Amino acid sequence: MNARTTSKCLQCSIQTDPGGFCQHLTDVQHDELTAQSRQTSLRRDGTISGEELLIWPIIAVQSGVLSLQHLLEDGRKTIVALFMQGEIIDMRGLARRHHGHLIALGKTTICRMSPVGFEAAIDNNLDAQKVAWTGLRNQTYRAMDHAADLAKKQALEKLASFVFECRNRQAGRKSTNKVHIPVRRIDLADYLGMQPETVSRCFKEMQTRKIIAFENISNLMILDIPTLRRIANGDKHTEKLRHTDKNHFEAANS
Amino acid sequence: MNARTTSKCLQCSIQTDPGGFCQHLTDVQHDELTAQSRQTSLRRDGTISGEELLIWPIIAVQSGVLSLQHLLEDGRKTIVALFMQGEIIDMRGLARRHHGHLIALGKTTICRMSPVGFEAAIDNNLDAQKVAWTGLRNQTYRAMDHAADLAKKQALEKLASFVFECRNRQAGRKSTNKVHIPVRRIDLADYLGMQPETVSRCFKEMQTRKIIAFENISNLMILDIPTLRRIANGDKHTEKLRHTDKNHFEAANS
DNA sequence: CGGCAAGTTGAGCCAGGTCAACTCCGGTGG
DNA sequence: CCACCGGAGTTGACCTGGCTCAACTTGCCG
Repeated sequence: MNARTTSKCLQCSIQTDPGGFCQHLTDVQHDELTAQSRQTSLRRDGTISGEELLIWPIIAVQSGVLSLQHLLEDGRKTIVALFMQGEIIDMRGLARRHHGHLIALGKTTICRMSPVGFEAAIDNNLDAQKVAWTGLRNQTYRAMDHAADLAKKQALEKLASFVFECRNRQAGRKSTNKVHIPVRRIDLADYLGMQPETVSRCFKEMQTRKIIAFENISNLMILDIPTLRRIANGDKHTEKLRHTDKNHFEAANS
Repeated sequence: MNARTTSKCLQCSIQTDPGGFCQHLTDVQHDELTAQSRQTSLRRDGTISGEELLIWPIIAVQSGVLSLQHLLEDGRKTIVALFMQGEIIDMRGLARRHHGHLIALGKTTICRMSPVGFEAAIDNNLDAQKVAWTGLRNQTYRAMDHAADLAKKQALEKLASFVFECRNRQAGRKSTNKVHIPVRRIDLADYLGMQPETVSRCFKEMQTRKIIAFENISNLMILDIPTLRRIANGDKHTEKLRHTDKNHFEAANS
């Protein structure tokens, strides 16, 4: 019985989800990596300390949401990035220069991978290497897209973008209208560089305009995808319109 | 005479700068990659079209500054990332889904690398592979740091951060007080998500407060590194102070 | 069922966006 | 060599989106 069928990996999403990193390892590689890895779980606000990161700089998210947070000296908090199920975070070299912290935004299970084991697996397995490379590249793109959102978009536009980001990232990639928001409003505000009050107001506006509808606090339904898309893409014209009737729009300011 | 001494690579920074990617290739690998690559130069606003990116998605910046720009539907422009000398941009997979464009911010020389050649070199050369991996990881970190700047920082703080970013990235990594700003004010504004007017005002405030001094439009000198650092890190207390005398501060609002 | 944190709503204010006028500077042609 | 031009940068005056602060509501958990 090899590690692939070992209990601690049996239900791990890195192993079972399509495209998961561990799927691409041979049994031997998987055994070796598993032997050098540790699974843990974190509750909300659980933090991975800098010292831990020096020893275990590579972390795979099995479930839940991890955030990379950045604290300004006067206490302002920013969530720089969100890491979700299946993602591998490579913090090698980051820990020493960066004043960011990995913090769980809810119950989260992670697998700390040994850098040596990870490196060994990657060096000898082109397939796994490509998966890891693509994963990292996606993180880069995501960070850049996020930067684009933050730079010039208005609050409503950022929120619309975020809804699509959640839709794209959610596990069952089915193009459904239902979107799960995996973070609290407060965290969402810190991620989008705005205030929780503003998040609330913008969500409300989208509801009033019948663009989205909330099933409950963390699950919504997109009612009008084209409009939401236009808002997310910064089409000021659309944004200035108020939905008054199914086929009748009028400029809000006139 | 192999490609390493071929004229077109002789002066290339990817080859000559310390840590440059091509240094880590064997002569044979370098020959093969060179044979499949094309050097070009761009002038300001020179754009690499989407079709070109599909064929040549991997680009090394030999000199100058390339920007990744994102256009909102109503014309607002954001510079999502800056790529400088020595960086390798891997746009594989990005071109089709992303509405971003690579645009030169001045005279820029680039080397379009064949993805096949690049991949081959990386697959068979652990050393080069690690250099590429580290480069990509740095881009990720940089994008995340940038996102942190954009999210919660005020204009003055963003600008202070940017000065340090330039200092860290500039070629001779010597910790000098002189910093070269490699982009125009307008581009700087688009990168930091603010207006050129605001950039101007904030630079002026820093000058008035004797924190920096401009030698000319694109070269400045940091006069007070600790204060600039505190501003960049979002220390509101420092920021609210006005420098009235070397040893005498007073709150601006009182 | 009480207590606390998260979320929402309202009122007022300010950092920075917007618009317009002006200056500066490098390039170009006569 | 100078006059001219156009784009970049700067300055000033004004305005607004979203931050702030405070009060209130909701919902979760013991």
